[in-house]
Amino acid sequence: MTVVISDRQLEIIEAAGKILTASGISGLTIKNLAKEMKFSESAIYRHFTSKEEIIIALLEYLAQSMDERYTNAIKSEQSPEEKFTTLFQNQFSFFKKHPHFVVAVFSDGLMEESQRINETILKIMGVKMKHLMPIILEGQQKKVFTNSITSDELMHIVMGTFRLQMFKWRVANFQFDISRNGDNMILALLTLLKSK
Amino acid sequence: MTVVISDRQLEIIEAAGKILTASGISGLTIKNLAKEMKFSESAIYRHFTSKEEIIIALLEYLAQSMDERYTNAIKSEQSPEEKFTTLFQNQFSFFKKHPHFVVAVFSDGLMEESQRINETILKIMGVKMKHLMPIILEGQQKKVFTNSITSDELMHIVMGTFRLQMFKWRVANFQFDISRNGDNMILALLTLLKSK
DNA sequence: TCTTTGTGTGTGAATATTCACTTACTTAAA
DNA sequence: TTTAAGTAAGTGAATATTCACACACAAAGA
Repeated sequence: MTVVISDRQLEIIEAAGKILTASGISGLTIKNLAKEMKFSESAIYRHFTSKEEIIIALLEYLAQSMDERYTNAIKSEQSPEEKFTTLFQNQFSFFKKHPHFVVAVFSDGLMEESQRINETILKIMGVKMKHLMPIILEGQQKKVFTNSITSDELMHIVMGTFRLQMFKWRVANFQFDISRNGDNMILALLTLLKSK
Repeated sequence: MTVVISDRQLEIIEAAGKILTASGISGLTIKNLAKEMKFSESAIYRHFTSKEEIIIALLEYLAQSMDERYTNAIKSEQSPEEKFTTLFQNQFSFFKKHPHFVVAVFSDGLMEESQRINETILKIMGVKMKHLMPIILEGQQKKVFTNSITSDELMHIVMGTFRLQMFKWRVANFQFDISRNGDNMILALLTLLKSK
């Protein structure tokens, strides 16, 4: 599963991320990428065959590192509430460090460009859900999360709440502290989810 | 507040919507717009000074008609739960009839293009919240909605859940019945919001 | 009742700019 | 001497916008 990537390719991916943060999808051109890398446009094509490949590499890289982070963050001895909190805090602190990925993942401008990009973005959502679902199920089983609605519905509500938080952060140009706001969101969600 | 719009301008706005549905933001070019209108590209500029103005007119038109719809739909004798349900069913059936507006409102590709477009999209979100907030407050006051979290937090969760629903619908290319899925979502949300 | 003048709405061609990508070349290290 | 990694200078296609011009129609003056 793990895709091998050269050092140079990683540099380009990071440059792409930097551009995304600064000027969004529309700013992500080969020209800007070359400028950021401090070499010519044609040099980009020594490392990637097309722009689409760059975007996909970026997204794959994100999916992979997210998966690893989640796996390492969550300890099996934790309670469902703790796992839930850990998962989100982990994600908030990750995006705080790499705000450009917010633009990448939550941008539908990107999704239009190609079917493959579309699928890769959905894959990232899938990674998150893959880690979240067992937590919700365990919580419901142990009756610390409500069983009044299905786990899928719970998942939907949680994911939607999270995504909107990211959206607001992005619209606000990353000006507020996402960790702090995120903690509030986690608390509110947990309060609501707690079994009645 | 009401912006006056000519018949021709309205036709163009509708053509723009049609294109959005069929081919998304990237398909919304003056060329395609002219083709859809069955006249030349330059003729477009007889009715709008720029492409930006067309998009803004489209969004303003949407905001306006949404506001009217909400105002008419919600009756003061209804219970908070009924109002809540009415509001969302109203919105789902609207988007079912005009799927292209989903692309317009939930597209950040669009938001990047200009600050004014950005603001107009946020304004649409604001219209929704303007009608939703009193319902939530009333529900909390009457203790049919939970008071364990703040009304702002409730609002956030509800809006996020709704937006994700729209996102999924769009990604699925409007293939499933948004009214039916929406009803489930409303029920799940209401169950969760109900006072403990 | 002609004729002039103005206006709204269309056309086709041309504009400058941007885009992703290509080709032919150089350079330097292995 | 082969090869990886860079560059300069292009390509064609697409973009929004502007230009001079044309046609239909209406009001107003002769």
